[in-house]
Amino acid sequence: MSLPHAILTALLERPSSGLELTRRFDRSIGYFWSATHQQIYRELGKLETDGLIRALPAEQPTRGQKKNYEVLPAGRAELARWTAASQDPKPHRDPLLLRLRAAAVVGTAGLEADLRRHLELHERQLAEYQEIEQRDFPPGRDGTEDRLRHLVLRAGIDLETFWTQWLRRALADFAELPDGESTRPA
Amino acid sequence: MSLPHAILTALLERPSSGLELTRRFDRSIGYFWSATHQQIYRELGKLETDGLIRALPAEQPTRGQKKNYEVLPAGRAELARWTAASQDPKPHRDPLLLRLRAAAVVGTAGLEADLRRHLELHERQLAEYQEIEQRDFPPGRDGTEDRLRHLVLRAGIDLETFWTQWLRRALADFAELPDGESTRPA
DNA sequence: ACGGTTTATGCAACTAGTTGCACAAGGTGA
DNA sequence: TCACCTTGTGCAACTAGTTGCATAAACCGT
Repeated sequence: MSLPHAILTALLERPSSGLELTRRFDRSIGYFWSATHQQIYRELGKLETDGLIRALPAEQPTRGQKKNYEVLPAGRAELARWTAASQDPKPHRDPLLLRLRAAAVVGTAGLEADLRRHLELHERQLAEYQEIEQRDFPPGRDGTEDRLRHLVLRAGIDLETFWTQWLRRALADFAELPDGESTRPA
Repeated sequence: MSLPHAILTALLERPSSGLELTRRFDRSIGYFWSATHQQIYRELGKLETDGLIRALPAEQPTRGQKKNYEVLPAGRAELARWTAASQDPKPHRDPLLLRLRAAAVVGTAGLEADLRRHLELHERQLAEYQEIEQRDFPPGRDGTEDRLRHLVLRAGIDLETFWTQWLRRALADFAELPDGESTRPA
């Protein structure tokens, strides 16, 4: 149940409208907590009725009904509570690893191309993170907030590094396999 | 939509009853695709009505109604199709990274203890994987199935290695932070 | 001034996964 | 032998997230 807290965090960083939030979830926040605009609008509604956020009065009252939300004290308190509360790590679910395991019994046909595609996607993501690191975290700055945000970015970088390396190893292994068809033909 | 395929894979490796499957999902398969017994029973029912698996006739007809399932040709075909089909990687969702980002605005109070706990959990998991590697994948063996399964295990090992290292770095960073309370008091 | 695109907000239905409980059979100890 | 525990199976309700559509205003070219 993290979506409301992701939204509270985003709104504390900067009050935003639903659409702005959606955009921010496509970038920075979405790197470790993705959400669609429908989820966001629904959750904004809930958070508002729960009294954790409120819509800022618009400057132009009627023109395009964009609403900017800000976090209320109760919302900040709830976020602090949630952040400090102990949480168990959820078990992973990775379809790609599952497919590899399935390939061990039904054959590897077709899988290699997709591994290659995933490798490309992860390489692109890694490059993007590294750009952000160079742009936003030049050596020297070390406020507490920067430190924490940099730490989160490092997790992203290291994870993508893991995936690119693992996928390269997998592809190298595939190349040595006796044959791309089926290990146990039906 | 991977649960049915996880079950098909497991049943191809060895025909099992619902409870046996549940146990296997707690160990090897569950390392990258977890499922509860309720999910498994429900899915077994679906797979049977869809004609992808069937219950093996029991030796003792009435005694305790345990049912062993095996995969039918249609099931194997479906699994092969799914394994070969291209799939986009799903966006991650990681509450721990989210909490770190939240901590950048509401303060790090309470988080450190949970980071330590997570570190311990990941260390334990890593040790477990390494044991399995030593036990099941001694140097030398290299059938196709072994190679693929070893690859999957390596992913688990490398991921846990990443987490332990990252968490250690995070804790080291926390130790240097000006103060554990709040970076921006409300 | 009209038709098409973009921006912004939102509902409803669906899918996947989780939680909580129910029930029956068989074994175990007092 | 009866209360209790464990094993095995399963339903129902709930929560979280996704997909597909609906609506309306603003902007933009012709």
